[in-house]
Amino acid sequence: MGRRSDHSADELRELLIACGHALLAERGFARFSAREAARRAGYSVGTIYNVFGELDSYLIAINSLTFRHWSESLANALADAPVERAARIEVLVRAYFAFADANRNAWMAIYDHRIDRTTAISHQDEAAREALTSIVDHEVAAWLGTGDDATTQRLVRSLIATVHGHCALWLSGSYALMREDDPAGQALARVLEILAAHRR
Amino acid sequence: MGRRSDHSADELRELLIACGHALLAERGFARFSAREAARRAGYSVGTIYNVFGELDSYLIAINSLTFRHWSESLANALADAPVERAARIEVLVRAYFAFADANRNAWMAIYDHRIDRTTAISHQDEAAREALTSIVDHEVAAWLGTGDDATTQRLVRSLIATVHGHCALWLSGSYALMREDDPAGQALARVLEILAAHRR
DNA sequence: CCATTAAATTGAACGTCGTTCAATTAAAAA
DNA sequence: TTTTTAATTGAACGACGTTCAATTTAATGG
Repeated sequence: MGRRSDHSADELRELLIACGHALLAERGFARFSAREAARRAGYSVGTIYNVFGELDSYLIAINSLTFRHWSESLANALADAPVERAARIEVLVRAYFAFADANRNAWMAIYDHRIDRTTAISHQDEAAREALTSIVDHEVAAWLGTGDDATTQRLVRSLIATVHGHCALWLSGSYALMREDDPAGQALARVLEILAAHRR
Repeated sequence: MGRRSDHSADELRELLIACGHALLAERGFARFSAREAARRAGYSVGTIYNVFGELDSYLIAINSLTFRHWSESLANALADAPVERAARIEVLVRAYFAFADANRNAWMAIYDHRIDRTTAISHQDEAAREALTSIVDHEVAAWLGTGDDATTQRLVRSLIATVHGHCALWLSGSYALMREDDPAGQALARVLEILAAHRR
């Protein structure tokens, strides 16, 4: 034992999330193991249940970390992007795919983990998930020249679903089976067609 | 034992698939158990490995049955649909969502099961999966007034990905979290916008 | 009809998993 | 220093996927 003074409660929580995230990225959701994650953190299984209560909460915390990395990745890409609007939309879609591609297991795990509606999601984690949407909100609102209103947000969700569909089928191998070699390009083309229909 | 003369090899195969499909629909992918499926068929675990070789092959067979039901469902909906093209596209998208909604666990399991690229997929099963695409191919080609050529097929895959994204986020609960109550309507709107951009 | 061969079916065995919780250990308080 | 509080452990349980020697049934040959 003896780790008790090595980490504060918060540190321990973050350590477990970091180790779990690394394991998830390495093995994928189907072969993830809480036991192994705890082992790598230098603790035993029970500690995970002490800290997170139930396994679902642990997985939510891990996936929320992926969301944070993802948002960060999109924000960085946009920071370096040109000011021209269509170009920024392209940067956004490409960055979306690039992150998913570079973090396949972690990205897919977000959708592999089905959350029971009874399982609570912390404020911070909810915010981490919504940050991504608001990045897109902002960019699309700028493109449309409208405010960031309810109508725009509804369209944004639909655009995200559009891109998500291409990305998910691609990484799951289904799209490959359909012999498409530029799914990001296809997603982008659809997004631009949709946006054109909504301009003005 | 004693079941040996109750079923031929083919009958046994189909019995196991039927029981497995029912169990999958009932429990969902995460809580599916080959042991339990065999139990319900009146056989023991080993039989599944005799018949299918590996668990992945069994799951592929089960999911292919879902694909067959799904295609059937779409074909039936189209058979009753009006001849007007836009109306038929709507019927198609709505039927897509309706099937997924009515068979949530089975539908999601199609995408939950990640197939190793080494795992072989039988001709029949492959055909069952492609049948769905060709139904959409046919309808979209009719809408566009083009032939069922390579360009159309590429667009069709992209349209399927678009609808898939809406449906997947909806059923996984992500879209609900985003407070959209008519995801099928949104998907349909996007499909029509995309098709309009591609019309002549 | 019986003896032999071939094939199908079983289920115990193994390692791993999620989950629980009494026992243990360390830190904090008295 | 002793007592109290809190954190950490890991054995125990049932279930899982997977394997495979043993068993049971069907098919074959005389």
